[in-house]
Amino acid sequence: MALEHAILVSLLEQPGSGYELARRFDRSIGRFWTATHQQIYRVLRRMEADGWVAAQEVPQDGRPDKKVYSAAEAGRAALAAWLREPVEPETVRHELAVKIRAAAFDDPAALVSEVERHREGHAALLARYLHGEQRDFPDATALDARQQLQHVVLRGGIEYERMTLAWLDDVLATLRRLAANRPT
Amino acid sequence: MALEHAILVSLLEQPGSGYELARRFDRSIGRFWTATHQQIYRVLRRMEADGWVAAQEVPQDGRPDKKVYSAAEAGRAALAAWLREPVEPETVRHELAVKIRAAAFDDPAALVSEVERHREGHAALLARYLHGEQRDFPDATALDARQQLQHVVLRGGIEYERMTLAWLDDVLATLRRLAANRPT
DNA sequence: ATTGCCTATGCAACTCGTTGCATAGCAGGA
DNA sequence: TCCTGCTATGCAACGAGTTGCATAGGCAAT
Repeated sequence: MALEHAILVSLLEQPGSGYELARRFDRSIGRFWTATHQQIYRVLRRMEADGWVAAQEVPQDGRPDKKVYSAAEAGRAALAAWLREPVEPETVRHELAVKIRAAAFDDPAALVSEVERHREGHAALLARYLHGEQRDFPDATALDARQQLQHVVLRGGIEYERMTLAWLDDVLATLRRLAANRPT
Repeated sequence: MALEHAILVSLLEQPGSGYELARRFDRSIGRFWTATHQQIYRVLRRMEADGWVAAQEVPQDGRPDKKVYSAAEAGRAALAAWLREPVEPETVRHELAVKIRAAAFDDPAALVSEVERHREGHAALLARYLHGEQRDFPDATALDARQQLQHVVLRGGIEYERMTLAWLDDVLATLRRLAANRPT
């Protein structure tokens, strides 16, 4: 449903092939929407059939031809219509939270290293976001509309990671406290 | 994959029928894992076949019989094994973020009411969490291990909602600033 | 009296998303 | 030289998740 729209946004920002889109979804767009190349190819074919995007074959030597897609007028209109209709609140799937509650029926100490691993991942992501912010938005007073919107989404990612790091510290303190008071 | 484990945790906390589980997933567990009754019934049947849960038919008058499930030893063991293996980082699907970036190719003002709607939803959720915290964990010094773990997960939810509210205010300010500088 | 909602389970059909594999030439390192 | 990895697309099969509908009696309100 929404993958089409994420692809449209990406193609409006910059036309590209399915492969290039897949890599963008691994990087920037993947911050708030994930997709594999399989999904992307399938949806692109459907979108082309619907006239939402236009494709142009680009022959390359030494490597396979690529189909460069760009957003068509019908796609832009579909995006505008989607913008105006309400979206449901996100459905959350937080596996780590399930594990934390599961730890009550097992040894809480067994979770510590797993939580530490997640903490490292989030710390690395925060560092990447902050670096990207420095690089792409050095002067917050000189941004056009598109950049301001990209920036506010990035700020959301940064705040999410900060919050998550603080929470994971809270979780670690709780697990360690429980492990100390439970000398198996 | 993880739905089994979420169900096991819920059944360890309290045995119940498929229907009861579905309602729990609408309430507390649904904070970090969503599931419809269809999924739950299907998975419960599989788990029963695998010996992870045991079912007992409970006849009721005036309404259909129910099957009350409880976690079996094999289920508890499977949960313990799962606790010890790493989970992948969550895959994020943030539709609102896609919309915000899409607003660059349309009228930013068209998004304001949608963002306000989301803001209200998150504010209501935060209020519910804070109320639940008051009710379930009034004295933070007198909690057993299970309650402490439930509480730390709830604190994560509270912090997430607080962060989201602050970010949505940031988004609204950005959208309004852009709308003001773009007198169509 | 009818309408609508609640308990309780389930089938069937569908879409969404993932995984494994295949092709095919080129570049770089062990 | 072989192995790995990159570009570029795609098929096939599967598993996860959603939606619509069905049954079936009870309760409460209009």
